Amino acid sequence: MPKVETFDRNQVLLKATEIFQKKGYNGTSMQDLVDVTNLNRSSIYNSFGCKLGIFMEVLSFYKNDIDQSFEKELIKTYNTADAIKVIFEITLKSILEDDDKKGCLLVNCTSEMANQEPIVHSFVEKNQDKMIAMIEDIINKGQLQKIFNEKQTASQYALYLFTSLQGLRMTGILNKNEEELRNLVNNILYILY
Amino acid sequence: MPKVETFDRNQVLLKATEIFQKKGYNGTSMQDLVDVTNLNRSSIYNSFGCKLGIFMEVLSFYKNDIDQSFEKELIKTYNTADAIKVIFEITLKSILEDDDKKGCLLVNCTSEMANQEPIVHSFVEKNQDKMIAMIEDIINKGQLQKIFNEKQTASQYALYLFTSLQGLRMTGILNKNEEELRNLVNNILYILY
DNA sequence: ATTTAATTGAAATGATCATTTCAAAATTAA
DNA sequence: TTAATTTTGAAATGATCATTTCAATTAAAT
Repeated sequence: MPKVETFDRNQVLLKATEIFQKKGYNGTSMQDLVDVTNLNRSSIYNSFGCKLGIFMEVLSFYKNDIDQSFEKELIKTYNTADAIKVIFEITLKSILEDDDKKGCLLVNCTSEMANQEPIVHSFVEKNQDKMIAMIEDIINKGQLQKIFNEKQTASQYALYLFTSLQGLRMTGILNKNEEELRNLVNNILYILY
Repeated sequence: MPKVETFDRNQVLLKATEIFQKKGYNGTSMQDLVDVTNLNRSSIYNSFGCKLGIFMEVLSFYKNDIDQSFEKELIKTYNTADAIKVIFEITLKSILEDDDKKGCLLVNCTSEMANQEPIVHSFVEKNQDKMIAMIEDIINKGQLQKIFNEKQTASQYALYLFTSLQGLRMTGILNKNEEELRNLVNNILYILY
């Protein structure tokens, strides 16, 4: 019976994520992927189909990674104010660790490919909707608890915060000044109280 | 004596801008540029040097266009509150007109190339600094006139507003709902009053 | 041990990439 | 008109692109 997949799929996806995040989709060649994954060219095609195939798996992998880190930190939070802060804290940490200015893969591919590849378009659109819905839930709870004001609906605040997160990721590509970025986050959250 | 340049350089740069904005730097080929500019391949190399050469001219062209539309609208404004609103209004208009979800060339190339091409890195960095300085000037005047509060320095508000602009451009790629985006802008500006 | 089917390596495919080359055509000042 | 010089067209360059091919190798199940 068949030989089974020997390589560590997660390890391969991690390496592929790094190179796609660094060079972008169009800037990354199959040769780049062969080099960084230490996988045979045939094995890549065998396991992922085509370049867009491995990219879509990378997108899911990257998104799951973010979801997990959110989940892990959010269950530790005692109130909704902390929950929102944690989301920005994770983003800030990710920015400060991003030494080679790669930026966020989801933001990058939204700007590079959303208008070119329908499958990427629907992926990032769905992902954005989920993210906004998650924030809206938190705001909703916070408003019920009178922690956040009700001048705007939870939905409106969610769009505002999601937009701020994307802005933060863009600004954070070139600006790694922690003090400035922390103050920026405080200013973003000011409207909620 | 020499034959002079016959083609309309601005027209060529406009066409080149459109294709770079739509497909990105790595997604645009010299053949694409030949096709959209109706210029000979040799003429492109003769006039712009190389692909990165024409791209850098496109960046300047695009940036000048934005600067001019800002200048044109800003001289009409009577107070600093309007000045800030005008900046967001121009951005909003640009988003709503962007039917094919190209996004902003400066945002796109920050995410695609700032970490790969030093010359692009320094261009967008300088451009960001100037934009933030311009916003800071407006905030400064507004604070002196007691139109904006002084809970944060003009510099801190400028970074916040610039980040919000970038976030708005990212959100505006997939979300073209004018009502939602207008409310979003109002929320962004809330902190100033 | 033999069968079975996937993995692997390495080479080949043919398209497309950015860039160069160069002779012919075009244009302008003298 | 002639001389000067650039634009133009079209082909060639050689590298790199994504993808395919296929024989050899590998590993599990019988």
